[in-house]
Order: sequence, then structure tokens, then C-alpha cells
Amino acid sequence: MGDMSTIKTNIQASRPKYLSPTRGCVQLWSQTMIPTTREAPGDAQTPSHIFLTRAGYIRRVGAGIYNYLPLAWRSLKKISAIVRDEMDQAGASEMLMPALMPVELYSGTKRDVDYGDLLFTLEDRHGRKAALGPTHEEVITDLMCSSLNSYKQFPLNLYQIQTKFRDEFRPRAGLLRCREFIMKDAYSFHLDLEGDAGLNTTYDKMYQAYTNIFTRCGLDFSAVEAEAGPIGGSASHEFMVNCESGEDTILVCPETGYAANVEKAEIGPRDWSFDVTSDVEITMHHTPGMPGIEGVADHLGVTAAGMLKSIVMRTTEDTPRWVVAVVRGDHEVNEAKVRDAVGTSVELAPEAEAQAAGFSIGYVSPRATETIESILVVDPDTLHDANWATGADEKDHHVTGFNWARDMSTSIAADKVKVADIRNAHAGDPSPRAKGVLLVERKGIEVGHIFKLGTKYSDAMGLNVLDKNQKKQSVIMGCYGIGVSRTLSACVEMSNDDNGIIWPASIAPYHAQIIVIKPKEEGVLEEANKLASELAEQGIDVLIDDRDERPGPKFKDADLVGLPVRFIISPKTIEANSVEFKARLDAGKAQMIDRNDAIQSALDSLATAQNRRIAD
RNA sequence: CAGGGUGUAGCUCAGCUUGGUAGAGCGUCUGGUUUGGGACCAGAAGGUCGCAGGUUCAAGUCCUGUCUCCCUGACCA
Repeated sequence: MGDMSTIKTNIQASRPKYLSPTRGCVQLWSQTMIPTTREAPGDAQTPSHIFLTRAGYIRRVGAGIYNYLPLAWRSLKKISAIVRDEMDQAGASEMLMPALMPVELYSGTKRDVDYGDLLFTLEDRHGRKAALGPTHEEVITDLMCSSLNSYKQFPLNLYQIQTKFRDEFRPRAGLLRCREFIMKDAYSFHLDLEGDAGLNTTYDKMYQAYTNIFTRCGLDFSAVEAEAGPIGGSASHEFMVNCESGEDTILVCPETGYAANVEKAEIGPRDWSFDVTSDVEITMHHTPGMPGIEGVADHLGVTAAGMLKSIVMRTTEDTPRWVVAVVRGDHEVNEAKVRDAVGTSVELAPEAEAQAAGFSIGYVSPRATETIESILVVDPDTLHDANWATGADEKDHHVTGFNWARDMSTSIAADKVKVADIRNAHAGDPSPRAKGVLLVERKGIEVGHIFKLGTKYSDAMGLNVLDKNQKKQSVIMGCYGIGVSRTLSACVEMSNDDNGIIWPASIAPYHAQIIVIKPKEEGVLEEANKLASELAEQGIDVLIDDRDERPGPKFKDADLVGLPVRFIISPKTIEANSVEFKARLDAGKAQMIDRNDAIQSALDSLATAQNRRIAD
């Protein structure tokens, strides 16, 4: 007896995490709800939407609102279990906040305005306004105001897994963008940035926890730098499932692994010089009603890449200063990069005020800064050529043959110009981390986002405590989100073939499917149950397709549902003391294997299914 | 929100131009024949044609309004 339990404990200790730590579950197809369909609904476009619907995981209730049927719910529970496990290990505590909340909570941070129509609001019978939570910064900060009162309580990291509501402008692609969705959101609280109790330590722990979570989910993903918030630096990372059909674009350095969202990606050093000479004379052209780059380029017979685009911005200081940002005509100015170059936050200048200051909006050139007091910021790509087309600083006029050295000698000499990376990066730009290496573009689906919030919410809502020196300090916060339901669909989006879904072992609703051929014949169903029981003993969840159907539809449905391993039991296999076996990953038909090898084949195959994407 | 499309049986769709008894395939149910990659035969159930109003002897079809859902755009887990 004692020996038995010791052995059992050892087996379980060595059992991979994608298997059930206890006995696996065994369920009959005929006794659950798996409404597969031959045809996709007309409104489904993306693979995850089509297959999750066809394979009987989800059904649409309204725009961006879905039923999670038993299969989907099993997968979602498995994802949630992984999330909980890793969050708990990283020192976070789970709790649950309400989805319904008084709207006044949001007016404190002005997010009722910032969020705008994205916030679902409703009225109760007394005419009081309420909101359905899109995230919970306000609720938890409010809670902390009354519960957090000593520096000794830090650091603190709380999370929940809960349904969120966002009145999206356009819900789409099944579970990928919903109005009601399941999210894990965590919030951490600190008094310092550095040190064991500091935000940065917790942030790094969350980064590692997220890496563990998505690895355990069997996803091919990248952690990428995202646009930083109020703190600056690399204070924000997005976790992207790599997938061609993703709507986010990221840029990757193939050499160093540096990866960033396009809006954030830095561009490596580029050669530049103001002293490029040219014989071409500067010439004025009449270009009536052509403020846009494309029209003018056409009219002047140049390409957009041969033009300079000068965007008038201003700082958001108390006494704003003008900023003229110059990039090549085919590039886009990146506001955050201009902010970093200027050293203070900037915004696009309101047209009327810029006009009043003397800027001919739509026809501005770098030369405007010679007469109007302003900061000139220039992208290096505008500085290795000498013959530019650009605005003439006069309504309805452009010039060709502009030459920095010749036509702006005073400003340049006076060192009034800043040369900096101020444009959006593109594939083919130099990597910021490795010399001579070019950035490569990839598509992804954002499933997680970690963020250093700083004191934005604590300041807005008065969350502060006394520190060791009895000084009042604003609490520093971080927040960490995972789209649980989106993770499910992102996985399908990433991993499918013409016949259906291909799950990794860890988040498949069941690990294995047993197809029973001729279940009504004597002993067949019994043999299936016996095999299922043996598999369950190993922590494998089993779905037995016991329906009295012909084999064809059962095979098709099995492909659709996409469980990693499949057994087929029939009078034939029983007679031969064998069983048919097929991994979902393998092409072709099932192979006859010895009945005694069944369990080992399943275990091996599950390991392959789980690890293949990570190996890639 | 802007632009484009859509709504007829549980699902996929035809019928609308040219108004006249509500259709097909799949699925479901019954009986029979079948049983290894979405079988066959016979039968059955199932729709106030998104909703409201109008034109007409007569509207799924024409007109007006309204709603739904989908696709393309800025935002986001």
C-alpha cells in the first residue's frame, strides 16, 4: 500500500504539465454538446472563426458576443489554469471584482471621457448611471485607497480572470475582437521603481510569467517592445502570437531577436550629412490646391521619396514652442519619437493657430524655421541627397531643387537643427541592435500586454501612503493583461489546416479522441472505455466518439475538433489485439499499432504536439 | 462613426429584374437497405420571407422608414 502510493507520487511528479495532474476525464460525445457543421456560417471569414464555429466550440449570440460551448469552455479553463498557476508562482493573488460599477468611478480619471463610446453604460431603476467594466484600474485603485495604508504592504500584485465589456466600434473575426470577452488583468502596487519591492522587479517577474504562460499554451509568440506610457523607456511589452493573418505588425532584428511594434521600433544608425552639393537650382512651381504629397509629386514629376514632408507640431508645455518635423515624403512622422528628440511631449499643431503663426500649412518646408522661431527636427533619410522637392512656404506653391547646405546655410551653421530618428520604421530599415542587419516585418495577434503605469491612477484618485520617513508618497502601479478568450482563437488562427484545428496538448479540450466504429457491436464500446480508462490513468483527457454514425463523418469531425491524438477502435482492431492510432499533426490515415503500445504512443505524440512550435 | 454589403426553414443559399399557392441542398425525425474519409431509397416535421408603414384586387418581390449582422478604416486583450 505504502509502496503503491510512493510510486504514484513519483509518476505524477514526472508527469508533463500539459497532462492532468490527477486522473484525466473521460466523456462521451453523445452526452455532451458538440454541434459540428459541414458548412461555415456566411459571416465567418477568418480561420479561427470558421473552425471554432464549424467544430462546435462557439456560437454567435450577437455582434461580438458568443456562447462558449463545452469544448471551448474546457480549453478556456485550461488556459485559465495555466495563467493562475504562473501568476500565483510569480507572487500574485487572485481576487474578483464586479463587472458592474458606478460610472462615477470613471469620472475621477476622466476615462469616462477618454474611453468614450467604448464604455458600456446603463442606468438602474433609480436613474443612477452604471458601467460595465472594460478594465479595472479604477475599481482596484479605489479599493486600495481604503485598504492600502502602510509602506509595509508593498509590493502587492492582485489579479482576476473575468468577463470584460467594451463597446467596440467594430467587433470582428469571431473571438478575436469581442464586445464581451474573458481577460486576466493584474495590478501591482509599489513605492519604488527599483529594488525587491519595486515596480521594475514585479514587471520583470510578470514578463517571465507571461513568457511561461504562452510557452505552456504551446504558442509561437514574440515579446515585443510597445509604445511606452508616461514613464518612458521600454516600459511596455506586448506578447504577440506569430501568425500571418494577425492584424498587428512587428519588426524583428533577425540577428539579435530585438522585436518591437511598428509604432515603437527604433531604426539603427544611418549615415547623413548636410553637405551634399547639387547644381540644380531651386525653382518655384505653382501647385494650386495640392497640399498632399502624392498629388504634388505627380504634378512635379518626382516620386514621394524625392520629397520632404514637413509636419508642424508644438510642444504641450505651458508656453508651447513650435516644432517642425521633417521626414521623406514616403515616410510617416512618429509622434513619440519626436517627443523623445525634443525632450518634451508634442502634439500636432492645430491648423488655424499654425497658420496664424505664419506657417503655410500644406506647403511648409524646413525653411519656415528660418523666419518662425521653432525647433527643427530632421530624419537622417532626408540628408543624403541634395535635390529635394518640398513646400515653398507660400500657399499653392512648391519648390524643386532644394538643397540643405545651400538653401538653409544659416540655420544649419547656427546648429539650430536636431537630426534624429523620428519616423515609423519599416521592413528593410537598419536594425538598432546589430550593424549591417536589416529589420524584418512579421504579423501577430496581441494576446498579452504588460505596462508600467506609474502614478497616473494613484494621482488621479489620491492613492498614497506614508513611507518609512513619514512622507506621503503616490503609489506606483503596473498593470498586466492577458486576453484569455483571444488566446484561444489566436491559437487556432496560428495552427490549423484545411480540415480543421490542430491543438497543442496543453489547451486542447481533450488530449485524445477515441473513435468507435460500429459501437453497437458486442464488446466494442467496452474496449473503448477500457482504453479510455488506461489513458485517463496517465492524466490524459479522453473524448469517446460513441455516436452510431458511419466512419466518414466521425473522421471528418475528429479532424475539425483537432485533438492531438486519435485512436480508432472497431471489431477489426479488437480481433487483431491492436488499435489504430493517428496524431492530428500527421497526414494520411491511421496506423495499426499493438494494443500494448497504445498508451506510450499517445504520450509520445502529445509531447510532439506540445513542443513543435516552440522548437520552430 | 463613415463607406460598401446583407437579412427567406436549425445551417448554406435560390426566388426579387418582370407582384399571382414558399423553394433546393445539408441537418433533424420515421421505416428500410447499408457501414473505414461527410452512403442510398421511401416518407415526415420545420418558414407570419428582420420589423413597421405604404402602393396594389394581390407584396418575399415595388416604395418609405427602422433595426440586425458582415466587410473596409482610427482603437485595443
